[in-house]
Amino acid sequence: MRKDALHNRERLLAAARGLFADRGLDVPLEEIARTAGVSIGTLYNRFPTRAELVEAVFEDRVATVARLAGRALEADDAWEGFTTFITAVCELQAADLGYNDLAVRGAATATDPGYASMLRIVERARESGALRDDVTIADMAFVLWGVAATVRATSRVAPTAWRRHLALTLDGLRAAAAHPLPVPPMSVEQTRAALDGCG
Amino acid sequence: MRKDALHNRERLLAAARGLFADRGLDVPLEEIARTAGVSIGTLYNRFPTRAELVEAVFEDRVATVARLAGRALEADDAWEGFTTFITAVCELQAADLGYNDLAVRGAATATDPGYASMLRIVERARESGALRDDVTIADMAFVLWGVAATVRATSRVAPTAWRRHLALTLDGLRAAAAHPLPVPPMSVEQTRAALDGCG
DNA sequence: CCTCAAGTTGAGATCGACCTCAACTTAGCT
DNA sequence: AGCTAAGTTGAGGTCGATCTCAACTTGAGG
Repeated sequence: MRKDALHNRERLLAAARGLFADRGLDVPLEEIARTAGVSIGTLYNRFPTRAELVEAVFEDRVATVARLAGRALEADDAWEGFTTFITAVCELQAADLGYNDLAVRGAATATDPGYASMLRIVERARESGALRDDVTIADMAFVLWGVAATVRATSRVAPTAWRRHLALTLDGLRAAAAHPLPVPPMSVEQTRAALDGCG
Repeated sequence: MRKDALHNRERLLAAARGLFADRGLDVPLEEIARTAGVSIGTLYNRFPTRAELVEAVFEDRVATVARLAGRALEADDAWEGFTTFITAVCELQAADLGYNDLAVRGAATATDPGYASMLRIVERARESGALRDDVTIADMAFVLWGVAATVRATSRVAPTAWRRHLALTLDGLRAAAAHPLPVPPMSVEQTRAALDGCG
């Protein structure tokens, strides 16, 4: 790859990162190219589809989430590990509307590598007795979808309101709060289908 | 209004009702006209803007919600009144993707007439001691946004999953579950801005 | 300095949705 | 039956976004 091509690639990624963060994943490609100071043709050269651009922009988040998950498992208190992990993921969502879109729409790909560690975080919190024992990892999708929706609705107007939503939600996940649930958890297939079904 | 005009109006409303319910508020107007067996020009005659069509389609929901609210206030148990009201509103959301969109995007208009009764339902549940005393009516938006997001993600794949999400959320609203919240509730202006900000 | 593969460019084709309006049709009155 | 205001029609203009490609420019090896 020629050095000017690499340079343009970086400029495009930087522009996309910024615009995605501010306005979500639906920013016009023309605008990304313009912001990067590059023609639309070049954008298509580097990233033939929007999905490839999105993937390149958010590549690093996978590692970030893995690191957060690692930290959560090291926490002394299982419940604290659980909540700080969920909170951290929500912080990522709140700081970047693009990541928020991604978490809602194409979460299957985005969360796949973190799935195993997330499972362990949930198991550990449940075994500690702090997390209610009738929830499964599939229920975490509710938390993320819910907070993501609040972030989208409030980010311009009450940028920390989602923390309140999250706190209320987490209180509902404590073992002490448990009341019988009306329907069984989603199956793995259902969760997967829901996650990439709405992209 | 001439009788054929009225007839076409009904056909358009019926078509819109069906398509909105299945696919949300963004269905192309052309498709609604086609489904109604009427030309696009006629649709624009009857409903100059999409918003007017949407309003006409969902006009009845206002009364429905008011009726549900009335029933909630008559319930012997304040907590039960509260939960059955919220559940009923979520059922409306789950049964109709268009109403779901409306609840998320233009909720300001949609919920305005029900606001007063909703306030009373919340107050009553709080005073009864069942609803935690650090939540306000503004927090109800979190519940509705959250469940709406789950409905959208799962409606095709796990159509009752939202009931589980709602149950978990309601458990977090019980007085017994209360743990300190990190940020104050949204102000009335913030809530209003958030509600019609994302339309 | 020359060459050419690699890379860039941007005008324009394409697409789907929105919206208009002049020509046509018809309900309903007398 | 005839008139007219009310209503319908759909081809076509507009708009914003996606995507292509033939002509041009440039980095880098010889």
